[in-house]
Amino acid sequence: MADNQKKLVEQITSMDEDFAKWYTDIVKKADLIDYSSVKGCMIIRPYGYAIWENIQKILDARFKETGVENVYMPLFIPESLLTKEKDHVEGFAPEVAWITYGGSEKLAERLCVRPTSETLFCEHYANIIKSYRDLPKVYNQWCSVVRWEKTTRPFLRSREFLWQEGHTMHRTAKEAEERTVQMLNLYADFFEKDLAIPVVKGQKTDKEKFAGAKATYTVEALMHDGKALQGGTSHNFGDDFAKAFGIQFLDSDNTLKTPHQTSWGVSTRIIGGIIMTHGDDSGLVLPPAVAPIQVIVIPVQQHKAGVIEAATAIVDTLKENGIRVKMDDSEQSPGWKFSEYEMKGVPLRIEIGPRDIAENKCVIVRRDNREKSFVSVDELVPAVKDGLEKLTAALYEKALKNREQRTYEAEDMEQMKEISQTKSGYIKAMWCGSLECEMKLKEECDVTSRCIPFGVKPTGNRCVCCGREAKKLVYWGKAY
RNA sequence: CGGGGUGUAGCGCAGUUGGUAGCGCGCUUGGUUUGGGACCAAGAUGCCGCAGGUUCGAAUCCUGUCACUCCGACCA
Repeated sequence: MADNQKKLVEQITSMDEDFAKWYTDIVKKADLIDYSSVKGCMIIRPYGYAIWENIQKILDARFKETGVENVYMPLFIPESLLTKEKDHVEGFAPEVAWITYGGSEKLAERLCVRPTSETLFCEHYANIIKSYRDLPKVYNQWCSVVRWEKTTRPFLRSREFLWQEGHTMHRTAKEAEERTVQMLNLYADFFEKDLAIPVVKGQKTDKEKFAGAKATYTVEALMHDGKALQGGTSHNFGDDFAKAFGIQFLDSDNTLKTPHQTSWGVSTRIIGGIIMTHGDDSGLVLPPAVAPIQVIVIPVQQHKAGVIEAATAIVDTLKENGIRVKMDDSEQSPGWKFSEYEMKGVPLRIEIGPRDIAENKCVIVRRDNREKSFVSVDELVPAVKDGLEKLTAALYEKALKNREQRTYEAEDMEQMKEISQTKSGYIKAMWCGSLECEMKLKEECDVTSRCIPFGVKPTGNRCVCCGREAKKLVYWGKAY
């Protein structure tokens, strides 16, 4: 036992000792990724990709319920197109990758590899939107984008990453705003119900908002170590892009009008969020909704008569009931398998051996707390479904508790400095709305504004920084 | 982009004053095992990150370069 414990400890770094190291250990040891020979680009391995596929499946279905249609836009954007909207190009220019040669011939105009596709969608929309009857357009694409980041980390910041980007055009400003909020709420619901990650919904300050957007809404999650992660964003562009790209439609009153635009997206970064929210010192812990394997069945003393048959029967029963289940009847020892699937974050484990078979039972073990329950094979399906639900709820509660314990309040700069230096988490503080104060907080307290939360009551009426009148409450913190 | 660390077998590492590479785990084969990372025996695996240079001789010294990683700066 002592030796086993030792080996377990050697497997990965303790998360409270070195969270960054723990994280990189997990992504490798749980077989999520491998590094490639190009800096900042990662190979997403089958187990990691399967998580993304599940995320896609759930989100895509939810999108389509709201009228979203999927499309595919080109990978390349001509420079002249990228530079049409001033704020946008200024925001992205420093991190775009350029194509300058086609074969051995130098291109007349260089092409950038899309860092995001607003400009491509706009060009296309200009061609297909003529009448109010062509609106709204609610398109989305699943693709990869490239941003030439200097510092990279698996899932959290890579040079190429997978995401979805929705781009919509609306007849009125009101309708665009409604869509922006609708998608924000959709993301929030997905995070909380499916990923078991509590989020703060709110608006980004001007400094933090998307390049070219009028307003950026965000769902913010707090990681185990108290650093914030932006989970998903929904932007209202107003009609600035539409004007820059000359998109106009003839309205029912026979006047030419400019449509209003939104965009919204989540990326493979949320896999990083899942790891850092739910993981522990034994490895990954996956929320059942996106876990590639929800139940791992481990036969014990599998060479003995009837064991494999009993395990196979369990697998078949669960499969018939829509559970993603796998049996591991490899030659490894049971103990090895226990550790392996804990590392991979499989929510439930079922052990079945001669002792259980004699009593028509099996053992169900929960990944999060290792709680064992002995269940009659006849009650297996409800027990597994119940176990998965309870685990999801427990993950959510644990993450929420972490966030609550790590949410602080500051009234003045002294408190702000004290908290930011000694704690890690959200700091609630009032803000006057000036860029100067935002910059000063960054400079002196090393915190940035995460969001102006919706539905959270003000903690005072004076700016934490300058002391002037303040109406906005801001969550401040350090972000990934 | 600045500062630190690391590149040697699939993984983790050792390699002394320069003399042509080793350990543990894993892998293969056979056998015994199996309820928390089993054991015995026999094997296989190396462009010492890459490119130059110094030298009779380089994993080792020098220069450059690439990648990973951490801390900043920048950035969704």
